[in-house]
Amino acid sequence: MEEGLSKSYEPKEVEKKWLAYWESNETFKAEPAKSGEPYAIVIPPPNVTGVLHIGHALNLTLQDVLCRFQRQQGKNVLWIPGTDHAGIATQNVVERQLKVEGKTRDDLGREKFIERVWEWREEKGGAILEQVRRLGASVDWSRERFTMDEGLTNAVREVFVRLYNDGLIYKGKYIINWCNRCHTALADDEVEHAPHKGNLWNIRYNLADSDESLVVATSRPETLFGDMAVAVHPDDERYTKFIGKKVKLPLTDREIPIIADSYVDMEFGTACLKVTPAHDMNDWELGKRHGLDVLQVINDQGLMNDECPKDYIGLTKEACRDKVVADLKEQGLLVGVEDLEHSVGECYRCKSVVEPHVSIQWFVSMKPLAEKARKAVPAETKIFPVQWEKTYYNWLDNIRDWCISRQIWWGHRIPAWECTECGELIVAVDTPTACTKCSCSKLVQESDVLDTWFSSALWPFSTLGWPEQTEELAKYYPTAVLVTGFDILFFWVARMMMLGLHVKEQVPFHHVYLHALVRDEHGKKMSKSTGNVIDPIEMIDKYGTDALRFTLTVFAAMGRDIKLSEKRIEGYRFFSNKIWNAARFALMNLPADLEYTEKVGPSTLADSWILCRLELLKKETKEALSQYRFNDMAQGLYKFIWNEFCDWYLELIKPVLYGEDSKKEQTQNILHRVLAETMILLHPIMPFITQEIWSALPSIAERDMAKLLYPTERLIKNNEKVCGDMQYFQEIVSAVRNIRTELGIEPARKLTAFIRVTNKEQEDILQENKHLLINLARLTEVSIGQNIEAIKASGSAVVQGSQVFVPLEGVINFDTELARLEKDRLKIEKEHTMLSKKLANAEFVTNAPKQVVEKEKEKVAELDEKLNKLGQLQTRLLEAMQENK
RNA sequence: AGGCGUGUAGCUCAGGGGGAGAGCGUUUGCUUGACUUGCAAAGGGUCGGGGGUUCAAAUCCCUCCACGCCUACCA
Repeated sequence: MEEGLSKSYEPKEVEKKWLAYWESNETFKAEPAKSGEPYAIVIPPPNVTGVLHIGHALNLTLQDVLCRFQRQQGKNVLWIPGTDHAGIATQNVVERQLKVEGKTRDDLGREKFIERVWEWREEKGGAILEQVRRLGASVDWSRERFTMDEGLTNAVREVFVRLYNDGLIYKGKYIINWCNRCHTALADDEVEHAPHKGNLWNIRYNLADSDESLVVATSRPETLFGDMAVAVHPDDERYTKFIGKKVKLPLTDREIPIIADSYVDMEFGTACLKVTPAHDMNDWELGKRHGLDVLQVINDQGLMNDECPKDYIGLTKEACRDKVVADLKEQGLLVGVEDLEHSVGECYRCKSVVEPHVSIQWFVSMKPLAEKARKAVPAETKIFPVQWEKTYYNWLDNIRDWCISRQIWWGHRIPAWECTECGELIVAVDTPTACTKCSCSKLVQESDVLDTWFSSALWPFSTLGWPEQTEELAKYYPTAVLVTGFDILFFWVARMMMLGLHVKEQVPFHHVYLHALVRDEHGKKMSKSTGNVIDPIEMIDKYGTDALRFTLTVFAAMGRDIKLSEKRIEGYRFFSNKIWNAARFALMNLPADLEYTEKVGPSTLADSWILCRLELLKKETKEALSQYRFNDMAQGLYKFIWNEFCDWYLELIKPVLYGEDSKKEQTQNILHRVLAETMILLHPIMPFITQEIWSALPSIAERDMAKLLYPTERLIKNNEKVCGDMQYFQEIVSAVRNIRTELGIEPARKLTAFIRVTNKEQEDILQENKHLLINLARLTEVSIGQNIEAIKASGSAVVQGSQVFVPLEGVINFDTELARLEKDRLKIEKEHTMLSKKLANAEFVTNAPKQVVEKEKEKVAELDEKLNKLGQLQTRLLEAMQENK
């Protein structure tokens, strides 16, 4: 660093260096035995198969901002990293690999296949963690977990057995969503609905004992063979006479009853509904209500089974549909066909059409668990932003039992065994050796595995060592906050709440922060197929991690999606560079042997002012983060650094730093303080650049920024006066700059200014900072006083009552200047009229709070004065024009 | 169909009962001893339409229009 910082910020080497530093020093290793209020976050475990996408980047950045900030607050922070085994997704990856070798999983057999998945996971799985690392996530790598590691597997078994013994897990025949391709059951929320174009066929069902008939409308004629009834609405007068009679099922000899149920929509189709309990969710419910049998006609491969007439057996459901339609037509039973656009369930993994399917599955009874989870919000767990509470309640209130078994191989195998001798079902944590009932050893384990979300639901306590009573568990559970996308509020968050409350009898986290989805710049969801993904690693390579992190943070406003484009990230790279150069400037002007001390106070208005602003920034940053207002935090820092520290403060102190004034040492001290503390405030969002700058600062005791505490708050004397004075000064500078550019005065031209101030205070401010005014407004000389004579041929302005004159004898364009003043005057006049009207309104004066009325009065007086003075300036200008003619 | 949400400058958005804001973009000017990834200045908005509450509405309420998401889905 001795040779100074490079001219522009080069993130690559800096990031590499500090990542290595933090890792080798184990900076982020949590120590449960140490003091400090616990603050724990568990990472939403990304899939082992995954690559980091921009949504992860947002998710991780926000968590990291919180963790780094909370360490600064003196909390004992633990952030646990890990990955999810992602049942179907991972199995698919390995199956695809096998396919290349011309094999299927059945060729290998279950055991070998699972070995193969583990091999894959050791080799290639978890590459995402390396990407998490590059994002700068301050996780405790020594505590990395995987949802299938030994400890978590124990936890899964333990919870399963407990729930079973509590009567909350049962095995049952049920209609579930079945994916023919993945060969597994899917939970309701693993099914995505998409609009499909189809047909609505009207089919005539003849009555068994008369010549009358009913016309039934269906979009799935192939399920006809499974029909167990025809339903009509009880109030539908067209059909009441048929209720209780029977119809002959077309293409078969079977007779089925006509039943009445108010589920039937009298407006839709023919208002006659064929009821197929085995192949439709609603029909299943309907069938249960009316005691209908369940007849499956499609098997789990999507083929027609032997319950169908023999011509149809073995056909695919699609081929069967065609044949049924053709045969009905031939028999004259097809009344009509209409186009129908309806939504059809698709597998969220492979997008194939989901088939409702009856089978034996394992379920968790949700009602008792949901009740507790509902009550805990918001009393014990608060959701941010609060509007998601409603969605959460709504889901819990309408919850259905959770189908947790999956017919795949990769996952936690259900800890249940059946005795082939006596049929006894044994559910146990440890693999049983003998039947508990008949003592034989012929036990066969349940072949299904658990839904991936089952293990995820235990994540907050299983990662802390449960069921062992670890000190981590004692210290960090319940965790502080869960940060995740709202899209998995049901999949994951609600289930963690339920299981946490049931198993640990405590909520898993005190806060839930649901962040937005990252979309592309047009608001579209990013997806590989659309080709609009922004790859975070590519962005890191191009612009640096800090720029990416800052962008994500500044856009993370509550309750709105983020529309992101590369241009924005590039824009915040400019911010990195600005910070870098500000620091570079500071370091060039701070002696390497500077003895920094807290005791040095401000010596100039600029010093006092920047300290005031810094105090405000500290307060606002803390306040923003306590409410998860990440964007406010980031924006506050941006404005302070760019618009206050760089644009004004650094410019204001240049003369002091370049000179040999007695104030120089004081100012250097203040500069050091402001820069150092600003870096600490920014560090949670931009850890790398701040750390690099920090380590270059003179007189620094602790090199590792991540170990620093938040700067203490200081009381600044007269802070309102200081800010007011500074604002006055800034407005004067701006007024002169404005005159120069608006009148098109060439930059080389030397200008002087005369300022007629209204009082001693204004005079003092300007006198004390006269040389700064000359510098910033690019003047050669300025005269300040309460009795300054007006100068006619000049550009002029009114600032808080002070009149500014910039003499422009010979170069002034009177018309331009006159127009400029007029524009200003009109604006003020408009405001003045509005305010006067308001004050003339008696109701306003009596009803509005006193302070408001007072404020308005003051304002109108100010405007009055300004109007007056602007008028004077115009008059003088007109006089000068006359004289010049 | 129900629920939630959004509509503010050309774009992306913040704000939210009493003076319309930011960033980017645009225009103009600038080798001002950190930064052209920069500096200075400017232009730009009946805060979606209508109605109501209020002394006062971009902000609260109602309604309409447009858009988005979620949940449930009609055979």
